[in-house]
Amino acid sequence: MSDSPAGDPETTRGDAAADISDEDAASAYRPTEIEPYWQDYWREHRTYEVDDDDPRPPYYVLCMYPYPSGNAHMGHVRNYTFGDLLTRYRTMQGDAVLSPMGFDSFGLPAENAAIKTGVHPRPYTDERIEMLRGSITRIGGVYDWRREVRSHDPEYIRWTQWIFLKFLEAGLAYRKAAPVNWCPGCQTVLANEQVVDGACERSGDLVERRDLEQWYFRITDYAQQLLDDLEGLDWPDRVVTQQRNWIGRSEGAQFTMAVVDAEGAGHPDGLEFDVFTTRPDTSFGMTFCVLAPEHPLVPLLTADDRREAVEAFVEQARNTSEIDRLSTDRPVGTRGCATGAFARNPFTGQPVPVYLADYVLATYGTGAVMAVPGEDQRDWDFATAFGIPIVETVTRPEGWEGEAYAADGVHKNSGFLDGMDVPTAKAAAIDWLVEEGAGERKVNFRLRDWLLSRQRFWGCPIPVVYCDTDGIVPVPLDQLPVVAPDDVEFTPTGQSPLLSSPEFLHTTCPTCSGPARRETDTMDTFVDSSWYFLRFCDPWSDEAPFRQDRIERWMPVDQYIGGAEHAVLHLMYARFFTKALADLGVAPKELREPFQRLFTQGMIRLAGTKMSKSKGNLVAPEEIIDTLGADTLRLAHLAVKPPEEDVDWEDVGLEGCARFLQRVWRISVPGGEFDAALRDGAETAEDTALLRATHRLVADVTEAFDRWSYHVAVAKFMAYVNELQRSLRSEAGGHRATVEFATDTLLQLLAPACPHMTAELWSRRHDGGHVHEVPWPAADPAMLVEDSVTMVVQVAGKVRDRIEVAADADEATCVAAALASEKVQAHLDGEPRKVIARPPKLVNLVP
RNA sequence: GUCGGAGUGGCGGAAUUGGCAGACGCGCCAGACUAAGGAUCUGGUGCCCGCAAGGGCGUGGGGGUUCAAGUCCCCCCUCCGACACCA
Repeated sequence: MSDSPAGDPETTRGDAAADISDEDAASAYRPTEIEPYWQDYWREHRTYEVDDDDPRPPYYVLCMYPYPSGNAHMGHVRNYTFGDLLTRYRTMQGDAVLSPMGFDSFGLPAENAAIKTGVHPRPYTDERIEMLRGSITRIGGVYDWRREVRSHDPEYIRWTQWIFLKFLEAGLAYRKAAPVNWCPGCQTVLANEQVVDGACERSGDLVERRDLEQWYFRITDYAQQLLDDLEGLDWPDRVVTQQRNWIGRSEGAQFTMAVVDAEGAGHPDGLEFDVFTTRPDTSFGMTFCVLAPEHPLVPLLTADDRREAVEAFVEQARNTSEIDRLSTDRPVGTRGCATGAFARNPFTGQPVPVYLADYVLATYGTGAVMAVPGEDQRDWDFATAFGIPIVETVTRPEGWEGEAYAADGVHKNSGFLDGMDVPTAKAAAIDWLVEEGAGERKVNFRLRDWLLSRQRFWGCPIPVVYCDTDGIVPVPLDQLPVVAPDDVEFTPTGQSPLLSSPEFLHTTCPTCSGPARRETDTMDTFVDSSWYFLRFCDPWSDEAPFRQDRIERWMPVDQYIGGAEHAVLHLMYARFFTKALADLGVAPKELREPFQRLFTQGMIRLAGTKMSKSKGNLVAPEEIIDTLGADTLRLAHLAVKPPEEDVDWEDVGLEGCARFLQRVWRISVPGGEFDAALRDGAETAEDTALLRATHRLVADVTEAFDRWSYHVAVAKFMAYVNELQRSLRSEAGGHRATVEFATDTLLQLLAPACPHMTAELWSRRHDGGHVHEVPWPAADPAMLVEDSVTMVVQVAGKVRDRIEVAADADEATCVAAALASEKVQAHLDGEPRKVIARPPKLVNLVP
């Protein structure tokens, strides 16, 4: 290893190394000198590139590809440390590990920068990709860079557009006019998933409602599958629950209500509307019903003497912001309005008044509900405010003092349902509706179709044209990709900047060759990230987005790693894409889920708040890498906390980890402080103990890595090194073969976590060998069994003594040893009344 | 409000099945080396009483099961997260 830079005394020293200047220069640990060497080595030797015909078992590790924001921040470091550890660990275990990296390179930050500076987003983005790639490399992350994917690459755009056209052809992409969420800050529409508490998930601006025609993906076709297939996933409960809530399945009945007058006579125009309910069993208690203010029937059924009030109310609802409409604090009396119309309850045949209320959502169910104040608290409040009668249909338990009663009970005042419990009555009510032809069993989902168009420039163009003759015409596949031009006006106008490029806008219709206009909206960037993990399997494919056999080889992703903030965004969309692509025959039919195991790591906080560029409270990873080195930084991230938990930067113990690595270095570097004292010959008991401890470490670390208890693994390492050091210093220790085995094993186990220093040390110890190419060690089970153990002796459950006994000691021996103890006898007044023995670990004597 | 998750020294946390609570690290204290120490090394460090030996208490609070509870059961408190007019 003559070309290792750490052996070169001419190289400038890092700050951290300055203090060990009294030691031999060649034997000092100088992370800043060895790390770049090994990073170059892994790249040049293609150590972590993996081919599709690799005979080893495939294993796909993936960290969510990052938005290229420039140099890596601590969140990236944490994320990629876990991913990189897994890549190296599984490789040492003999797998062909696919570990690709790419960049989610479309999006608003680059476009906002363009608005500010006038620089086109493309060079801005490319520059930041290079910065981030450099950072990731300096962390020590290793990837198969041949497979790199960038959302804004024309080749990638081509296939994103190709998939969109497939979806369009299959009816999974469609255009419709609907009320949509508009973010005034981002100057674009948003998907439902991107609105949190009435505000834009990105910018925090309150969203406005606009009626616009937009592009949608029919994700609701997959609602049931998206719900059902959550079962088989090895994902955090939190994320699964969030998806389940978001999909929001509810079972019930839908039935038709005829509009009538107060006497029950039908409406001259035969008006009727449907209502959805999860409690059809309570229908006999319906004393009114409620339409959403946006319900199309409102102007038609409103009585003349109520028209003015209704119009005013509808106007008020329109002008109330989403956030206010969702607020539960507003008095119920101001939230509704009588229409003067009536509708017939099919169960009783009686007319009930029709109201409007702003809490009934036009977008859920049928936009109309039946109201049963006796069994629904909201309806109770509304009825009380508007003086509407309340009928109880479920018998309350003894001593019940609440208002609306939502739990199980025996039905009353409910005609043919009387005497039934709630589940029975539900089924009976639905059966009756079906028999009468008045309604049906119905399942509703909260999930809405995915609004994908964005009025922005820096995204994937939607590949369709509008022709006066032929309408919406897809761009032919051989004309893809449709790439955004350079001559655009970025200043936000509320319309896509692409409109400002006449060259882009005006085109000819692929069908009739007449003049046509291009779609100027781009796709949500979540479209790009919904299939990138598939492209990684076959980034070279040029006849399809990917070839099926490559997908079959690598997919699904064995371990996906990223932030939990994508629970209902990326992680839902990617599942939808995978299922849709499989059903369209683009991906293998059997591929139902993209990510088998998901790990969501915690956030990094500083002084209690999230670290972010906008808060200006970043701790730059680069500064730490430039002083203490990447291995120390990685180890500190692993050690600080369980990986899934949020981390306060203050708790990250860099010093302890730096000290630990220095210690490992001194123990294992050839010519280090203990070398001279090593002896050959027979093993002592001390040596055997070290050998046992080493096997124990192999078992413990392997298990900790497998359960992602990295902080525990680091603790085991530290405890072991303390033990090793103690053994080396002791008179009886220092047997050469044992120590060499111990040290080599330590370096192997540490290699996934601290790749640079272990590579350097291994290379020096083994004549240029490579620790990451050595198979992962296995513990000898025989060495894990101790021949003597410390037995705990309790008196009345309190520990009174500890006695060494043989590991195979029987009950009689253990009890005899326990009774022989003076300390035990001092607490024992005569013979014990009861003896519980768990040989050889414990004896409990009860006086 | 509903549903999850959690609560262990000064701090982060460990304890896989009910069986030695506090591994390991940080911090702190003492010592060694030293011209010096914000380097390195060694030892100590849950709380209370005690010179010590030793003893008592101790995993958010209260009750219970058990020879034995951080771990299991019931009630309560606090914190975090998700959902929150979805009919």
